[in-house]
Amino acid sequence: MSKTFKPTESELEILSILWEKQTATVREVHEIVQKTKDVGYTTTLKLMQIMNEKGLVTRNVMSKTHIYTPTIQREIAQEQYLNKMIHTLFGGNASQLVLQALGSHPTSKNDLDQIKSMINSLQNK
Amino acid sequence: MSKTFKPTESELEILSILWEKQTATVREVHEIVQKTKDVGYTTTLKLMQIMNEKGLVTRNVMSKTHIYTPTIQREIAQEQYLNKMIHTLFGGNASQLVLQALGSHPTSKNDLDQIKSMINSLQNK
DNA sequence: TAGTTTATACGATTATATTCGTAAGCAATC
DNA sequence: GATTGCTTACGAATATAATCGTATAAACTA
Repeated sequence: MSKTFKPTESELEILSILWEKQTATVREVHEIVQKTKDVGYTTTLKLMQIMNEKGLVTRNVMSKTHIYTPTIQREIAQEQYLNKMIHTLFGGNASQLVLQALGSHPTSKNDLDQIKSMINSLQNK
Repeated sequence: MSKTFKPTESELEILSILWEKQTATVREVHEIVQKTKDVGYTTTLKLMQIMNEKGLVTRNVMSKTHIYTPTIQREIAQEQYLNKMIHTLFGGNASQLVLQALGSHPTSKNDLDQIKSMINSLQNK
């Protein structure tokens, strides 16, 4: 079994970029990181090397410029953090979180319909 | 304006206990912390003292045994972490989070109704 | 009142995360 | 083939967080 995956702040940020792009070089990641944080290239490089050692990512070393891929499924991370958040921040009450999320984040009509049908199917069980 | 509040892991855990109990002594907090983490009493004490310095909590020092109260509203923290989570883990898509939360956490019929009516009122805007 | 328990204070240690400087290799270009 | 630019590797410094030991005082207890 995979021990509970627990990236640091910075690592999570990098993962989120990799999840988005599927695959990326250090430079590509760094370019995006730099938009919000003012750090040097080698810092990002080092972080990604560490993530590789930890098994959070793999990399293809065929070419001089390595290509990184996340090993953890975004969905796994989503579930883990969601659980934790519901527990520590919402006192275990998931619906509270749902209400808050819907209230403070604009959601398209389509998405709302989708959520409604999800609820209906839950209620018919 | 309050600078973005950013407690550490351990601090957040303590806050969540305080939110639950409204107010508590170090011993009370420690008793609960101990259920999941094996640390000494003075560690919890020290953490709460630091939180006091940082302004995350206040304490009433009238009696020998101090009584701690969180200064940050749970709701503020909820919103902040929710935003962050939606951004880094769900690529900005709030409804995805909602679906996931509903899917993996049993929710009472009443709560589901409440969510549905929230959706309806959003759609009628 | 002497001894025991229970608090806080606080320095110091240890662990963990972040950051960067510097070296070295490779490839394109002048 | 020297220079420049971009890459990885890696050690080391710095910053931050977590943990605990020890001192000290108050309050309870026999």
